[in-house]
Amino acid sequence: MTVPEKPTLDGLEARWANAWEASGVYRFDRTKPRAEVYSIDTPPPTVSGSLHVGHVFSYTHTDLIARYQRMQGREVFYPMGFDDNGLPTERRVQNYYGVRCDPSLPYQADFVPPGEGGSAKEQRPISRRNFIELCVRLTGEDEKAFEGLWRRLGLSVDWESAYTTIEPRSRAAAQRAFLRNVERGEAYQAEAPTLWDVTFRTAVAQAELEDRERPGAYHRVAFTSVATNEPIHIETTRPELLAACVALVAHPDDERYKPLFGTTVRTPLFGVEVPVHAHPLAAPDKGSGIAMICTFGDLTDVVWWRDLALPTRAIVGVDGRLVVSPPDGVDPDAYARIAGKTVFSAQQEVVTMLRESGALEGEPRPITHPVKFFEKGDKPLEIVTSRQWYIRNGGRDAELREALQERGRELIWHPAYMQSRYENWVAGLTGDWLISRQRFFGVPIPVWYRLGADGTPDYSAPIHADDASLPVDPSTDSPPGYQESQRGAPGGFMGDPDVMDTWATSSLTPQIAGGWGSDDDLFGRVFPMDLRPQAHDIIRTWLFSTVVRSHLEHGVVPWKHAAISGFVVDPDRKKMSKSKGNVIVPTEILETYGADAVRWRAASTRPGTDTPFDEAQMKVGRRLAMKVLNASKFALGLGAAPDLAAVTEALDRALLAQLATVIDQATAAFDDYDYTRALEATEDFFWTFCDDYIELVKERAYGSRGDAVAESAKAALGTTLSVLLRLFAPFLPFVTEEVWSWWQEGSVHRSTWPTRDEVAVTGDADSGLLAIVGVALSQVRGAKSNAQVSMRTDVPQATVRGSDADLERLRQASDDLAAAGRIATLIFDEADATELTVEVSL
RNA sequence: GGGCGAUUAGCUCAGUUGGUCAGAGCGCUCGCCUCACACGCGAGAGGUCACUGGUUCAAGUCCAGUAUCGCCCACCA
Repeated sequence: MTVPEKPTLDGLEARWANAWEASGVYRFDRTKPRAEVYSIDTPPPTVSGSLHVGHVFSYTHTDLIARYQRMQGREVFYPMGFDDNGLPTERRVQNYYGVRCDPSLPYQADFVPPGEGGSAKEQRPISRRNFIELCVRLTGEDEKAFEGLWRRLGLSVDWESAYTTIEPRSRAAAQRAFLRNVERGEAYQAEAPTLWDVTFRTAVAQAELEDRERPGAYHRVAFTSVATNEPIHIETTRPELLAACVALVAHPDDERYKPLFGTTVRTPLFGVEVPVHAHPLAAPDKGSGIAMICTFGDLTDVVWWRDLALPTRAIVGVDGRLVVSPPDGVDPDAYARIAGKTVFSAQQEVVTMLRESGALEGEPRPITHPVKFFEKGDKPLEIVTSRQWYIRNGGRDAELREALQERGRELIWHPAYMQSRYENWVAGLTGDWLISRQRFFGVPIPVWYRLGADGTPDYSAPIHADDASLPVDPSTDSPPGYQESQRGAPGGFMGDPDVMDTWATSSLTPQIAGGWGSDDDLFGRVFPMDLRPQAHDIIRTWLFSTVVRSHLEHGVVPWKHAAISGFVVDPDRKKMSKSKGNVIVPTEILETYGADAVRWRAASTRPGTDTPFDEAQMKVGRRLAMKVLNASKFALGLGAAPDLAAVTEALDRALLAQLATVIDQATAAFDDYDYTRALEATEDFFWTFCDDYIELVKERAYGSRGDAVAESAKAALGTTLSVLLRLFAPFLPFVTEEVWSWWQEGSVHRSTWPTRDEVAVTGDADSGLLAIVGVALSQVRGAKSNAQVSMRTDVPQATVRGSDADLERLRQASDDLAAAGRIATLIFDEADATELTVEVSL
């Protein structure tokens, strides 16, 4: 046994992180059968810059469970992934290196990016391959930094199982799953109105939307009845779409407009004759009660357009500008004034034109209204018609929807109420999952299209990649049965130019990490997984999409448990975000307080609950870690050594009886994924152990009253220390490992989780005794505190009063109490008093 | 508008089936260099448990309603 003279927290992280890596203590043993495995579908963090304290907290929560399960004897499959494909990386690469992707350019082997570190003002166009190389380079650097932070934090992941979502096996898994979806009819392509981000020039999915409050204005515009020449006023916030108007619509019961249903009106400025329809979605109390339907101003327009079978008169292009030539029937001279303009400029021009023509009634009334944005975008979404791939998710199919709801019910949610988020989301789906993206750094859609003799592609029968060839890139690989020379040639082929949404890959993390299709032996040992840990904001995206893929591919729910973490919010309870500038970076915090302290703080946050960041709390965690170090050193210095048979004294037996309860509580709490409660139970006991028990028995342990009673104290100290270190091990992996190494073999993290049998002394034990003695001791301390004297001041005499029952119990520890209080004469007053008091003469 | 959650000491939060449940930590005050720890120890002060009704012998604890806050979703002419 080697106990340091002056134990310190400094340097523990580096030392033990290295030792764990060297010994492979967290390495997954893949020979274990499924029943002995506990598998975790770790969230792969998005690699786009840096992590914040919220990440640190939620990943700690997962690690707590992993460590507990490992100590319970389960072989823990705990991989780490990095989500590096997708838009965040592209955007970061564009800014970091000052480039942008232009797929029409050729590859430059010796390309050197114009800038590094985000200083470049202009973005230089480069080929897709060059662009992807830069993406891989930058994410590779970020991933190293992430791994360093995770090691520093003490995550017990098996780094040999690490994966990224852009690496070949991830691409292969994503393409394989996709092709199998296509073959079963679960994925399909369709030409349809699609939410479109004009900055990124890509389609986006329902799950990626968010509303933002934006200023706008109601414009009251006069249409003209074709039959009567009477004006009909509509109100619109998007007058620039007037040329795209295909109908007017009012509620079927709206008396004001009933006479108009079935008639036609003429649009101002552009002179198009459009019908007036009735539809229940039209709200009589909004605007003038009659609305213009454009292709397309918002999602309601899409519903009307579809339900009423209206023609299409699209004018907004993929670049967010109005298309050059007007749709059929639109007055070309009027349209010429807005052709090619941005939506913003077009609106100004149309308002001017309306004013000139007198069709604008009154002035625009400014309002603020919610507008749909791509969550990563900066401009409002437009709706553009395009050909896209979809995966069925129940949004258009009640039966599938119900099946997916049922999968959600099979999951055990922690906390349970989070299930309603899932239920709500699935119930509110309005369409299938759009997975194609018109981007570059992602998993390519693994299909090609035959070109006809005239060079036009045949989308009806895509050529699928062979399973054995995956992953493929249709933009550079040629399809089975074709030569590369036939690319783009009449009678040849073209590759699908799109990549998949990042969630189309992320939704397969259990399959990717588990080796589906590439390592079926492993997959059989880890899937379905035991745990999906994640934050509550991505239930609608990541959790749901993963359930969809698993349901479609395997017919099962992909995990048994879902443990949902809350956020770390700023002190004003605002969500942390880069744009608000309130992000707390974890590196400094870890540096200042140490990983165990930060983990302690994370563990103090109950599952699912948001918590405000409070740096002062970190000190408390650090103090706990220090206390573990010092108390252990002291206990071991007293000669602590586990030996149940030697525990004879009532107070010592009481300690172990109380400890048995703590073990039960901590175990039950962990089994229920409530790590906070497990920590509380352990910590409460630990402080009592330090402040009261050790103080009470140290004189005795020194041998002041003979060997027999000293041995009892040392045995109780040893047993308790061993149990406490293991109860704390998931929370404070560094300090507990350090102390464990002083006097035990092996790693505490592969030791067994304590059981009440370990502390079960034979015969009676009074689990409440320590608390009673603690009250008495506190009275003695109070007297000294009142007198403003040192705690080691000698007390000539003290008199204890209380109920007969309490006194009877206290007598069993009277020598320890007298020793701890430095009381020369301890008198028990036999008068049966109700309250336990100690009268101290100083 | 729908759903979920929250409202207990200055702050952050426990109070699991109604009866020592009015608690903890931080902060604050006062004291103590006690031979493990001054990165410490001890002792204190602090609350009409959001509000209004109701059930009950008994309600932070159950029921109904109100208010405020947060999150998710819907609407968004």
